[in-house]
Amino acid sequence: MYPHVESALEYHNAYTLLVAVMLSAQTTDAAVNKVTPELFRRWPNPEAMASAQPSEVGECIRTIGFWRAKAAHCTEMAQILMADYGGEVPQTMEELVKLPGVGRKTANIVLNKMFNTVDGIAVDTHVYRIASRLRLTSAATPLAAEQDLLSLLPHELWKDVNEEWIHFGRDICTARNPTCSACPLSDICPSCGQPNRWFKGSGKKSSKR
DNA sequence: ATCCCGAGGG
DNA sequence: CCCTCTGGAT
Repeated sequence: MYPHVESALEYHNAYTLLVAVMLSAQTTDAAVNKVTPELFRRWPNPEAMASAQPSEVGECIRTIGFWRAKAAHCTEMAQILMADYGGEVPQTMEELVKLPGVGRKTANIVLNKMFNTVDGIAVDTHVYRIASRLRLTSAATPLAAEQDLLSLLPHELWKDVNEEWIHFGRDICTARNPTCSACPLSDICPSCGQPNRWFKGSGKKSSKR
């Protein structure tokens, strides 16, 4: 039937959230949650992780995708946190995206959940797909799609877009064979045979301004 | 076979 | 813009 297992990422603080989200790239939360208890037990903070061997970290997370690169990200990130931020997680987009393995999506999640800063939208594969199908964007990159969504959606919705659209994307608007028959937006969705009501005429451009 | 709550590098 | 990194689930 349906994988209605609400497996959210498990974390205890800003650091473990940052690591958990970084590990979750192209990997399910359930898979990440399977390795993080042991990972955080052995290296609970940046100080411990900064002196860990990437090979040891790699063994610990070997069941998740991209484990080799992510293990290197873990240790390098911790070394930067120790060297530049006193072992704390920085609280700005500019600083976060400089950390290895951390892009805008990860940074937006951390800023939003830990630091209550909402000046972006975390655009992952689900958000990107849904925005594209609804023709809210025709952007070719997540960054450009984020700009379109920021200009289209009121600020009070930004913080909920990622979580809510992900559920929608996982349950209904799936990557393949979306369940349009069960979709509450099917009567307004351009990808379900409905006219594009946001950008009339040219159905192919909208990301410019 | 194809996708998963991406990021880095070319 | 493209490709690669990666294993598990479906």
